This record gives sequence, C-alpha cells and structure tokens, in this order.
Amino acid sequence: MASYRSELIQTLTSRGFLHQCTNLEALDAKAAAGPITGYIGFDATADSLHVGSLVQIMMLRWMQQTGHKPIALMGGGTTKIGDPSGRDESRALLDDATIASNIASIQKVFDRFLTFGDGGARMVNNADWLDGLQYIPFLREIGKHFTINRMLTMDSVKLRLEREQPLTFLEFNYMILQGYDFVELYKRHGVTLQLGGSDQWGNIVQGVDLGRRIVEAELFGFTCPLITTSSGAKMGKTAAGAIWLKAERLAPYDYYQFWRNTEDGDVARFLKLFTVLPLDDIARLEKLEGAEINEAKKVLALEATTLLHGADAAQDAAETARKTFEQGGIGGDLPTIDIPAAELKAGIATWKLFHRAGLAASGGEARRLVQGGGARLNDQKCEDENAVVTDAAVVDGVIKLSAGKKRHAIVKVG
RNA sequence: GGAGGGGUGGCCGAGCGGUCAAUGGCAGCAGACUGUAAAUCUGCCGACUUCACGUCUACGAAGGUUCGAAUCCUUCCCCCUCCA
Repeated sequence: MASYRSELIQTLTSRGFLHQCTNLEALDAKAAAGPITGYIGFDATADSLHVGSLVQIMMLRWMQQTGHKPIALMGGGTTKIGDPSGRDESRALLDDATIASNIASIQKVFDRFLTFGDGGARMVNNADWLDGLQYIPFLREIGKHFTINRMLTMDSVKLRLEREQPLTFLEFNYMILQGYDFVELYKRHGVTLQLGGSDQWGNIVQGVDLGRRIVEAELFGFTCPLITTSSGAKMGKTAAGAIWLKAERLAPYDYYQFWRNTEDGDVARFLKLFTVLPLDDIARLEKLEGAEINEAKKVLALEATTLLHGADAAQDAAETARKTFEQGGIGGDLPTIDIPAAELKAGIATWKLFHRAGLAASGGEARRLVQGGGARLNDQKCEDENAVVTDAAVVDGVIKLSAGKKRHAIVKVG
C-alpha cells in the first residue's frame, strides 16, 4: 500500500475506506498542509440512521480524529426531493415537521461519534439555503453550468432510463442541488471535501465541477466502497429487521449480536471500517482461523457496540451473549416480558407464551414454530404447542424461552 | 388526442370460470450439519381460532353476470410503449 503524507488519507486508505477520489495526491498534500473541512450528506427520511450509514459516519469520525473538521449535512431540503440513485421508484415525500424531528433524532447518533461545538464538528441543514431558493435566479446562476447531455450520462439517471423506469423532473434536479450544496458549504464554511458512498460519485463530481466554474476553487470528492457481506448480501438485515443506530429502535444487545454474527470473510474488513482498533491489533486478529475467528468476532462486536452505545452497554451485551450462548444460561439483556403470577398459575398454552414473548409475530406463527421443532422452554424442546405452561416451569423466578438458537426471551413472574 | 400492453401475496413473476390462500424464484423463519460463520439439504412462510379438506380477508377500485370469478362484462383510477 502506498504511503501518504497526511494522517487523514493514510488512515482512510489503509483502513479500506477509499473507493474513488477526484485527486488523491492533491487532497493528500492539502490535508498534510493544514486542517480541511469535509462533509457528508445524510437523508432525513427516518428518525434514525442504520448501519448502512455507519461507514460514512466513521469517515467523519476519522476526519476529526486526524485533526480536520467534519460537517454532517442533513438533507432537510433534499429529502423533500429524494435521491434517485440506486432505486427504481420514487420515494414518498415527507413534510417539514417530520423531517425536522428526524433531524433532531439523528443528531443524537452523531453525538456518539463526533465532538460538536467550537471548532469541532458541526451539523448543518441544507434546507437553510434550499428552501429560500428562487427558481429563475437559480436557473440563471447554477442551472447554466449543467448540461443535460452530461446529466444523462450519470449512472443514477442512465440506469433509470435503461430500465424504463420513470424518473421525474423533481428527482432529476437532485444532483444539481447536491452540487449546489457543495458550493454553498464552501462559501459558508470553507468546505473543500465531500465524502460519500460510491453511489454518490456522480453527484459529488457535479459539485466539484460546479465549484471550479463558479467559485474557482478546487474541491475534492472521496467515496468509499459500497459495503456488502462477502456472500454478496446488502449489509444491515437481520432477524430483527434493519440495524438501527438508535437504542430505542434496536437494543444494544441486538446490535452486539449483529456484529457477533458477521460472516467469516468480513471480519477483518469490518474491524478496519467499523472499529477504531489499531491496524496492528487487527492484523493479529486477522490471522485467526476456523473456530478461533469467533474471538475476532467478539472483539468486533464489543468495539463496534462500545462506539455506538458506550462501554457499559457493550459490556452488558457481551456478558449477556456469553451467558446465553457459552453457558446456555440467561443474560440480563435478553428481552423480557412480565406475566402475573396468578395468570401463570392458571396456566398458559405454550404457543400463546411464545407469541406474547415476541418470539412469534402471530399465534399461528408461534404454533408453527413449535411444530417445526424450533421452540424451547428452559432449553427443553417443546413438542406440543397446546401444552399448558404453569408456574411449575418457573426456575429462579423466570422462564427462558428460545426460538431457534439465537433468539431468546425471558418471562418474569410478577 | 389515437393505438396497444399492464396493475396478483415483502419483492419478482405464473395463473386466465370451479380442486386457488393462488405454480415458481428471491427474501424471511425453523431443523440438520457447524464455530452464535458461510455453503448445502429439509420443513414453514395471509390472519384467526376448537389446527381441521374450518372461518375471515386477499389478486388496482366499485358494480354486474354466474350455483361458483384472480380469471367473463361494465365503469373508474393508476402505470408503460408507440403514434400525433
């Protein structure tokens, strides 16, 4: 691997963040010469980001760690349009109030990774300049720098057209606005670098070009690879659904388990991207083989969870996982439901119990779970979904329910 | 405005008067094998209940024909392609 003068570029490249860069040598020189300001745009379509955004967040984090200024740009304005990149269908448009509350909520996730405040990271909202835009002046000042010819060659547009999927004029404008964002951030905050996922390349380059034309500045673009698992699946799906970065949406224990269950082939790559462990340590973990890879996965899970939820929550999650999986016991972080003692004394059908514990979405699903042999009560396989469970099953005040090997729940009698 | 094609379960995509809750693929869940991995094989995969060839809801929407419709007819909504 080539060596770079700036700590920033050295770090990003050696940890696997580089996919494409508009001018890596010049950017490296500039970053070595002094602090630069870079940004990444984020959607405000949900009240939390998920792991799909984590690579980007980590890039901002490394910027700050290596002495530069990161800006998280919330797409309060562009969210009203919807990026056509990578999708065949237009997105639902959100109203202002929803977008505002989403942004407030997402801010809390960034607080985990970045230090905001004087001279530190900042969060800005492009609605600040997009909302007040005047159509005709905008067309005259910005629109004249974009050619339709060029825009039609952009992958995001080309793919849509090739697949004969409609692309509205509204969405067609997205790349112009994103380019405009870059220039506006340059003017307002001296931003000279935009980072993003590889799918943002086209949009980023438009901004770099626009900057050269209207403010005569050399702006830089830097993209990271699209993160997929080594078996080719998009990252971020699991039993519980999307992997959210917000504890209210996904418990720290489940977040830990997500990383704990990483595929073998991804462990080293993920350690570099999603933890802040020194590369030397990662190199050691990388050498593990066979079942020993599990040790590396535990490190990955612990480190990643610590970054997001803090050391205490991560330790608790790790401890729960250890008790549950390595000792077949019960960990404190497992999902828990309360059942009144009197109700349990009267008896509850097995399938109902699994349904109530949240291990099955419906009564029928709970029955099928038992019939399929996937249900266990206190680690004993349940044979009959109609069998009645009473307080006789209570051990140390609780009943442990399991659906498959990985999903467990605790019934507390109270 | 004219001509043609189409809207089916989370997605893709068959079905074109009954035996259709609807073939198949993907995704998901579970079992076996393992290392809380991958791959592979097997089962499940609308909801509800007294788990059964039972009830309900479903094939863009609303009506109609029929003993019976996702399948036929009418009207409406939406999408795509070509022509003007």
